[in-house]
Amino acid sequence: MNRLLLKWIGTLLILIWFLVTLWLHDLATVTEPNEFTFATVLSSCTGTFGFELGRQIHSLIIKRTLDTHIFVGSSLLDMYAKAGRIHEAREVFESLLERDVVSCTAIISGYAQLGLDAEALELFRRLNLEGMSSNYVTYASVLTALSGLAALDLGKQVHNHVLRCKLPFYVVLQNSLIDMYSKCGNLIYSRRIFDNMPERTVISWNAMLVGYSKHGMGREVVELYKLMRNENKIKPDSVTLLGVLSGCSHGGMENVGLEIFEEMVNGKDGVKPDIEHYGCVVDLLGRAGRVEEAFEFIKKMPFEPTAALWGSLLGACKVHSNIDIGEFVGHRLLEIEPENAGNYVILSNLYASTGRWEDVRMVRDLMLKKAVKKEPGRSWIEVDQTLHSFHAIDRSHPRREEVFAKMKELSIKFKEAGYVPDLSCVLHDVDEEQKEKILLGHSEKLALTFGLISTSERAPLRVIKNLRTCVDCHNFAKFVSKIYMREVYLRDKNRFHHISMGVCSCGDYW
DNA sequence: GTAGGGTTAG
Repeated sequence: MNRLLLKWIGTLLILIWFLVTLWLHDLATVTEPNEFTFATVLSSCTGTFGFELGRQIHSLIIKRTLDTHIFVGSSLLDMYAKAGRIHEAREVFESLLERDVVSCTAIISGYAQLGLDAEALELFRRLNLEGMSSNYVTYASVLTALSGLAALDLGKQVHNHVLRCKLPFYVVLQNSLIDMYSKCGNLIYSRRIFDNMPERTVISWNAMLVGYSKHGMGREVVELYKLMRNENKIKPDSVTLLGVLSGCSHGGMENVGLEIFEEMVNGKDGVKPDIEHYGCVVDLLGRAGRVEEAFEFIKKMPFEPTAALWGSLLGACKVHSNIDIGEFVGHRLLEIEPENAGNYVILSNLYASTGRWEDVRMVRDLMLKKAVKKEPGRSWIEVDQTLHSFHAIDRSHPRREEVFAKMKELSIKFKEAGYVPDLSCVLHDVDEEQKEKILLGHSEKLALTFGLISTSERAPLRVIKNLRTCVDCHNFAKFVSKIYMREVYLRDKNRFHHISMGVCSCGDYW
């Protein structure tokens, strides 16, 4: 309710401001608003309502044939990109009569911010060939795309390049480099950059804290946060506390996390907790096995629980096999977020783990009835600066025959060492043998296997998955690390799993 | 960021 009100007020303010700007320009020039006026106004058209306004302005611009001006063009395409209308943004970009570094950066960052990282990278390459120039903003956007792809080698290339060019606003680039290295699984590099920064912003601290958090390094998160408080130069913000709290949760520091939250409530950190911080507490309690407490906590919160928040409690119910609360929460989730396939999967797995096969079938039927589409699972691995992407039961990779042959070998070898396929990870109604086949075809297993046959012995394997990884693949990765003496870095949708000698940094809770 | 593009986010 409040949010809606705020949105309306925001739109109203933009409108008023637009009119005032027009009026002021009329006074100043005694003629019409010029292209700069439109550019300024367009850049404030964000959010749903802003987008509608932006579209109105677009048609106004077309009527006045002002859209040929580069400033208007870049703000226009940025407005579309920020509204998630990347095709419209691209259309505007392609129709520009001239291009400069800002308009090129705007379209690249548009793709990157929507998570279309491969498209962003490809466009950057193409525009480079066509002779575009780049500056620090361009590289920051490219680094965002590389972080998303976990393209470590390419990221290093960009790093070398920006060092050679001695670009201005290096702190911004260093922030993106910290983030890039951490998302590519190389925290040592992140920390090295962080330690050598002559100056830091709150984003530098946040990027480093979030890096530790995603890697499950709770102690480092708390230590770094203490350092930040002791230095007392940069004030923590809402993102800082999110990083710290989720870091405590991922890193097994439940009690420290709860203390810090308590301090937030008492106003010590100068950041008031909002719904997402409450979400972290649910996660903290859930992880510690305090599922009932987490449930009570949600009931007493000063916020309406979001789907993400229920989802986190459902995850805890699954791990700690709390069927009573899990069932309640699961059905609640299916009500408020019926389109999210993940919810059906976790609820079904919860039923499966307690042997309630009738209910498993019920959930699966519900899923079919509502025609919920599961985002196809995809994993990739970087070998020799090339990203190799795999879909489940992939038949498209040029070395697929080798991959499948190796997979068969691994399956036999791992079973001898104690690997038991977790068939509850398969939702399809097929026989056991078929289930095992589906399970072995999971994309992260294909990527891991490809990594094993295409990298040198003992080289670490860095695999990225677009969804949350399943219990069985997690287990499979443990066997890879143990039997082949490989460090495995598995980055899933939420966080990192650093698996070494059969033990994962996540402590099997994710 | 000086009329347009940027870095952190359960």
